[in-house]
Amino acid sequence: LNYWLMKSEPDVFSIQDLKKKKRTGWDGVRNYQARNYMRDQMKVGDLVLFYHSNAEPPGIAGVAKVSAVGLVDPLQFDKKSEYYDPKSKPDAPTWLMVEVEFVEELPLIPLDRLKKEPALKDMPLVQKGTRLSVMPVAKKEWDHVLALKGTL
DNA sequence: GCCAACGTTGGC
DNA sequence: GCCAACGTTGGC
Repeated sequence: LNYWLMKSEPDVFSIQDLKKKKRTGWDGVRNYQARNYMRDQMKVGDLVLFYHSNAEPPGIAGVAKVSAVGLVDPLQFDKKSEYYDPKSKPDAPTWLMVEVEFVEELPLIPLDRLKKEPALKDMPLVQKGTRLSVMPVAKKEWDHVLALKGTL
């Protein structure tokens, strides 16, 4: 069982949207490192911190669980989508995604709080300049984050 | 809306 | 294969 953090802009898709929809394909990722984590390392049952980026304030908003892996992101073949990729071929799709399902909504744990935690200083999330939208989380970091829930 | 940091593209 | 130009991310 592995732990992850995945970013989403709540104006586009929030933890509340996931709560309503129950599960969703994590489409639109167009970064190779993020794709590789989804394609090569995520397993059904892995747990995910759902992070709200480009939000006021940004922070961790809930928990999700990986419910399917190895799915083809359909937007790469949709010419009307901003995620259309003309170089990708249907018989060898470039962009694979996972599906995640809702687990729980958390009281928002703001980014500036996460930055104050020495135990979290190695998370790419809190390091300057990291734009990765899918990243691994160590079990110790996961436990620390969820323990903050009671201190907000 | 700004812009630093970083990834990608394309000319050579 | 280098690297300048350009595009994107995402906090502020």
